[in-house]
Amino acid sequence: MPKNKKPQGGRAARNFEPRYGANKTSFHDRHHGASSRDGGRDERGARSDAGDRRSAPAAGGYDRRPGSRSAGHRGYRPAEAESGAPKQRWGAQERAGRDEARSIRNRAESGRREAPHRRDERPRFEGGSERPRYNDRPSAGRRFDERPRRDDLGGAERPRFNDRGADRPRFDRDERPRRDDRGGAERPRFNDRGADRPRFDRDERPRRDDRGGAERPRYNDRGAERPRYNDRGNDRPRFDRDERPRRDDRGGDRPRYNDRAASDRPERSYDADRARRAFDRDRTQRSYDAPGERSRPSTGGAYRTDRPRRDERPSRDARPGRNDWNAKPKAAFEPTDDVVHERLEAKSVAAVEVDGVSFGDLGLGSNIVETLAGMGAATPFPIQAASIPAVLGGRDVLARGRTGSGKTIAFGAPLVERVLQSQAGKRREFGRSPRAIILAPTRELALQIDRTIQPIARSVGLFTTQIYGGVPQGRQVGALKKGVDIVIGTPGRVEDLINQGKLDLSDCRIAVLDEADHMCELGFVEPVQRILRHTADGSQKLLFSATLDREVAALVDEFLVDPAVYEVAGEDQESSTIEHRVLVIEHRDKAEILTSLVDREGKTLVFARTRAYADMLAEQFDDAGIPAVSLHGDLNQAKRTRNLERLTSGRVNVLVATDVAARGIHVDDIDLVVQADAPDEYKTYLHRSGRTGRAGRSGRVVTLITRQRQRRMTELLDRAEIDAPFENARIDDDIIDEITGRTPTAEVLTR
DNA sequence: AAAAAAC
Repeated sequence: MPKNKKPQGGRAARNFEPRYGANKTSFHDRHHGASSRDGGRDERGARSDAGDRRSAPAAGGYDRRPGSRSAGHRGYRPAEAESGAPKQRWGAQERAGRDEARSIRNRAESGRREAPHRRDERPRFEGGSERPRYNDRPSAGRRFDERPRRDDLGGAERPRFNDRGADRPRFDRDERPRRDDRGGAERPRFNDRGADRPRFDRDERPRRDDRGGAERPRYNDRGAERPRYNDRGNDRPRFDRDERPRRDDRGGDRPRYNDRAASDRPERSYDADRARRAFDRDRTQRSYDAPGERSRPSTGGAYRTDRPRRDERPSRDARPGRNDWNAKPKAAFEPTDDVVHERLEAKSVAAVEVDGVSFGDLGLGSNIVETLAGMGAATPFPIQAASIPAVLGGRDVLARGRTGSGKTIAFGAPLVERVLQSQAGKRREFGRSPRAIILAPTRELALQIDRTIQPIARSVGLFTTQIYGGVPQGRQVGALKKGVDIVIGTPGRVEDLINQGKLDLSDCRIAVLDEADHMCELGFVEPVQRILRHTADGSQKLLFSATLDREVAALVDEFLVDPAVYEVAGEDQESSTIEHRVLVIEHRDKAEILTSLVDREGKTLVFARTRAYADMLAEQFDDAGIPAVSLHGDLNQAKRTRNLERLTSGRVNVLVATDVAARGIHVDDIDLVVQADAPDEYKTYLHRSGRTGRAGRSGRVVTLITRQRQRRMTELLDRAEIDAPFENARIDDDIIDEITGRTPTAEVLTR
């Protein structure tokens, strides 16, 4: 099954590593004679040259040398690598030809996965074939079936997305070729609206006023007509700290998250009578409780008849804005960085109602039920029990279930069942177009969803494929050509393939948005809308998120008909398994406190606000002897996947990530989440902290802030409905040991 | 000023 990644692949690949060491040696021998390299490089040198490039501890012997990790590693110190051998690895002559050779090689190699070792130190390939033979290359963390097939390498001439010159190792800052040497220099980078804008070379960047603001838009500023990110409406004044009334003054006009009528509202009740009022409340323009007589499957498109057609509906101006569903007066001082949307009203499902219900009772077929059991899902979680029958019934569904509550299966299993039913009696044709699509905000999440759904789909003979960016598209297109039933992907590549005519969604009857509220944020929502418009008329839509609120209104408005809205009852902090704390620290202590926080036994996920800081922290932890990797959008996809896998597999215990890892990513037993930078949005807080305490396990979240941020943090926690103690902390404080579990007091805290 | 998503 070359078209899909299998989790086992990684393990299999790792198992080959010892054998690889032998291969590598023979490779070296083959080429040694032709090498003009210093003849003093003996067998051991060659082996460490190869082995050090991999991080596998099992690889040949180098791990016995303390202090030397791998040459590709930030903590690597060459002095310890070779006894007495000169550091110089390239003769002057070789270096002269190196750059030229490299650019040729880059063009040839950029279509396939990046070789794990640094190009400029790699044993020379120039003499022989341009690339090592299959199985001859170092295979750190590589899954064989993930590698593009040979015939897919046609795309080789084209540099990979997000890959700014394959020869630029991210961490080897010192060895990075100067900018002008990089072959890729003339190609503008993604997200770079000015080819001449280097990322790191701050000093070389023209001063702000020199840049001629007129022709080059500022970051995130795409012209006046386009609202700024997070700024929904030009009429809304910008957040002005000074003008903002004190917190206690605000209560009246701005509802808290989860608060439908501020303080005068009675405790939220989950009575059945409220349940059905889902979307129609206070909103007369469109009624979602119109009789659900949409007969979608048979009369594709007919569902639009039970709602006013676009031109019959009140004009845009007459309707409340997208964020004004309930026509609540907007507070003039609302911070622009954390818009609080109304929470959707939903029918809630209590855990007790679900007791004793099986997946089979909910309407799933026996193959699927068995597969779920094999995956460890023996009985349905509440959110699954609620949404599975609704999805099987063909309804549009909005579902909110907190992080780690089993949302993927909640939409995945019934989706497979439904696709299966729609195919019943038909043969699987070659080249059939997909019947269902699942969209996720990040590639890692798309991959993870596929890992969950693929086994379910395969158990009934259906095929899935991932369509996401950062990797060559050849294999994805190949899979689509053969015929795929369920597509799982990220918006960019999906839309790209649609536009190229390589992905046809016209037969796609089910569309799922995972992390739906995030997918509705500015910048994300437009491609998502365009993609959804390509699906079959009247296709069923499923929107899932842990923080599902009215931010999804734009999509609901256009695409959903009489949706069923579900949430799980009693999902408050008391029932949560996550313990939250805020450490108020001095800024100068931050680095050291962070290091001591991650210096512990269990898996720790650290969130940083920027990519650069994430890297910096990972490096800092490494230097302190705590193996750490980073995960953010500046890494190429191979490294992203690999670094996440290193945490999953337990090869490292510390991952420093940007918010790319905030949502959806499931890694077993992360028991501490550290927020090196506090999030700006309460939703981000909820999602980040949701990386721990999954499926009922316990977890802790520690957020570091400075004194100045206390008030903002209080407000944020308020919106997230989380109570967390604020504690002053200094370096070597007992509190830190308490959190990391280094002292017996920790037992008291874990209860 | 920041993350993410295409080639």
